[in-house]
Amino acid sequence: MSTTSVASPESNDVARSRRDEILSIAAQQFAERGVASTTVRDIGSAAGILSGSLYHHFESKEQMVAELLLPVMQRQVGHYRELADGSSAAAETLRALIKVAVAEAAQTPSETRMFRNDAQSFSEMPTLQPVTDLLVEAAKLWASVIERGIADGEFREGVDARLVVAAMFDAVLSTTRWFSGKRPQSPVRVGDALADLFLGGLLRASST
Amino acid sequence: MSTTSVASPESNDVARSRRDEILSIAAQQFAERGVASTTVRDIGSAAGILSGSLYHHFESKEQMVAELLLPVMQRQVGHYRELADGSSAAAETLRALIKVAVAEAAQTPSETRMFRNDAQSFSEMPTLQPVTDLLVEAAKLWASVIERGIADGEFREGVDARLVVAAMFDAVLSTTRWFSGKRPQSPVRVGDALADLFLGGLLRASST
Amino acid sequence: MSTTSVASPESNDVARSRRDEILSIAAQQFAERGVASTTVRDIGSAAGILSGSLYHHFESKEQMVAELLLPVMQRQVGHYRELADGSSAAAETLRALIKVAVAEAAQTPSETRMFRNDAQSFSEMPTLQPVTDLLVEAAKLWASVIERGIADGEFREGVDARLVVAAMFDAVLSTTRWFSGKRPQSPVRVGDALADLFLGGLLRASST
Amino acid sequence: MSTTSVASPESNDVARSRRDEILSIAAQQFAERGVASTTVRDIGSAAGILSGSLYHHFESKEQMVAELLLPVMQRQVGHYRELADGSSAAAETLRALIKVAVAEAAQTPSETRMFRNDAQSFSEMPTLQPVTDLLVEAAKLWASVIERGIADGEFREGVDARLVVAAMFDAVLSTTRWFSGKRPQSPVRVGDALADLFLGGLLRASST
DNA sequence: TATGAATGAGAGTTCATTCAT
DNA sequence: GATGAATGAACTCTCATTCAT
Repeated sequence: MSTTSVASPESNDVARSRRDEILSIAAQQFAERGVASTTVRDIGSAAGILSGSLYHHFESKEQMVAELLLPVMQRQVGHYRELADGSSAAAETLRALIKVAVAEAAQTPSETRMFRNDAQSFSEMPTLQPVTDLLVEAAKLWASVIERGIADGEFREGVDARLVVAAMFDAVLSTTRWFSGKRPQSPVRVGDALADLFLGGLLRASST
Repeated sequence: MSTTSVASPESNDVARSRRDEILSIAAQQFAERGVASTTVRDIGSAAGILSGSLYHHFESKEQMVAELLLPVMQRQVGHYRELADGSSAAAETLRALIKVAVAEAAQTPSETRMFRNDAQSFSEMPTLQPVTDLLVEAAKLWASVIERGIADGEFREGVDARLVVAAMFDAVLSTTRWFSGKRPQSPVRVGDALADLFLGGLLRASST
Repeated sequence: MSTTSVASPESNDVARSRRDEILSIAAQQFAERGVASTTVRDIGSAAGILSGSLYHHFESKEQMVAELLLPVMQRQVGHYRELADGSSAAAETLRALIKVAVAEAAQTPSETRMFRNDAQSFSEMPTLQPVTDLLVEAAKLWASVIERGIADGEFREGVDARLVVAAMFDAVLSTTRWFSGKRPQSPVRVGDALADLFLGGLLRASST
Repeated sequence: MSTTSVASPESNDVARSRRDEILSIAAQQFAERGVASTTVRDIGSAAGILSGSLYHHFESKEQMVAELLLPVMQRQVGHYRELADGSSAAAETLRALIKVAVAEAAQTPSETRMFRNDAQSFSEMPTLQPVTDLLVEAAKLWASVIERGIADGEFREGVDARLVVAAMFDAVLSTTRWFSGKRPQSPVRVGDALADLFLGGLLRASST
């Protein structure tokens, strides 16, 4: 049941099933109000349906969340694995990681906001264990790249890899705010700006 | 139980009232589960009291939140104003901002986690308007410092001040995780690490 | 259970909806215990339902009250307007007013008891403003008839119209007690008796 | 305990005890909001005291009600007994009953409003049984006078004594509204107006 | 597929009352 | 006499979920 449907926004070609449609509507609601504060009534009425009818499509509210987040996270970790396994220099790899992460955030803004705001409560939703596992793996992959950079002498010594990864993740998860609103920015530029910031810092290559 | 929790910054040594004690217990619960998911019954039983009895001390759950967050934010913005008004170089000022923010986060970890996780829902709590206003002011103060740095040629050109501030805020609000747990880290070191990261980046000044 | 209760005047024979059924059950409870003292649990269990399920049909307890009283009052004021606008002699008109009021009271005994007992608290229920407005209009219509009677020399001079109207309203609202119990009386007779009393008084007309 | 304190407003001479003071404050609250809707907190804060402190003076909220209403009703029934036992003509007696009832209502407006609005709920307050008994006796005394008047040929035949008594009581209990406000009226005049109305009716005696 | 009625647990809050100080 | 903290029950209302139709 969970494998047949993929609600991610990129399935845009032709026959988006009603199920997927509902799922993406739910994602928006979850993103706006938070998972806990979004009621099935909210979702139902946004989808033009009664809340009880949602249960013909999904087993539970929690399952909707899982079904939204798992594929997104799977794809992301897939990218990270490939990049982290590559042989490029650490700085180059890290820049690629940041850019792909921002690109994914831009493509799945609702899910990204859910990660940002609701990850804390995932531990209380057993169904989300696989998602949490992937989140942990993602963090490890990023950290390994940074540690490699330090070992290679590419990055400064004394850098705390875990702290840096946390800062980067937080930053990436918050980029969704730049992709909508009055002056939406290009994901590519935001990704570059973030990579520049974390790699080179604010200061001029003072080196002057 | 009462001596280990320090939540309201203004509480001086002498006679921590029962009220303050309950408040700091509530802060912990809010931090752990999120404001919306923390029930007054949770707070009551953590305080060894019936939920109804909370209303002897507080008018509502929302008021507890406001009473927790407002003084914390007020003090923080107070610091930011002073620093932003100073005449130091932008980089130096920014470093000071980051360090004081991290120090405050370390001193009020529960409230900081509430800011991190629940700020999204503040708009639905009318009582929290003043808090939201202060948050906005804080962001503006930080941004002004960055803009000054760019204008002065201290910081790289092309930097998006708002994006950078958002990244910094996110990073600061997430530092609480380092101050507890198995290997608690020193707020000073974490502050320095963060300042180094955002000012100098990961790369070796190698630029050499 | 459903066939014995007739509360909402507009209910015609065919398909009394569950909603109307619940409403008339609520009316009975409100009449017996007073609105404030009737709990939604009372209503629910009288209707063979859980209290929470009431909210599938109604937005709030207050809305139930409004939905009960407004149509009753609207119909009554409709009658009063017609009668007051008529060209009959004041005494005749007043007799008609009293009789129709008593007839309505007999048809909607629960709602009438609610008016008698709970009108005082209507001011605290914003939803009931329209009902209150109609009550005021009703009193004015009755008073205008009495004033006309005085002006025409039909009624005694020196009569305080407002005081008399208040007495009549009180009397009418209390007639419900005669329509049930061991020896239920005919609304027509009660209406006549009341009209006789207020128009002719207790004394034998002859007495002079 | 109940015999030592008399809270009725006429005890104005010198040392109104705190107890009596509180009692009369409670009476006002009860009159304004109804007994059920008046909280002990309301009473306390109107008396400048904490709600818990009320229990140093009274055993319960219900006891306060009883202590307010019983003496008022006792005195009233005392008057009614005397008048009903007298040898005056029925009409004269009835006029006296109405006038004394209105006078009492004017002297104890809060208690009178309580009778008007809360009598329905007395059955649920065991302590008020004596009050209810007196109410019943009062009604019987009035009815006996009316029946005598009919028997004597003084009053119209066919009059329903109980219905008339009910109408009179309702009217009397509602007179409190005329004794306060912008243009307070004299109790004597209101009593006369009511007696005129019920004895002579609205129509000109001339009608012949 | 959807509706509409209902469940049952639990939410925040209120309130009469108690009692140590 | 009064305070202030607490109780315990009850309140209105919400919500995820179920199920006959």
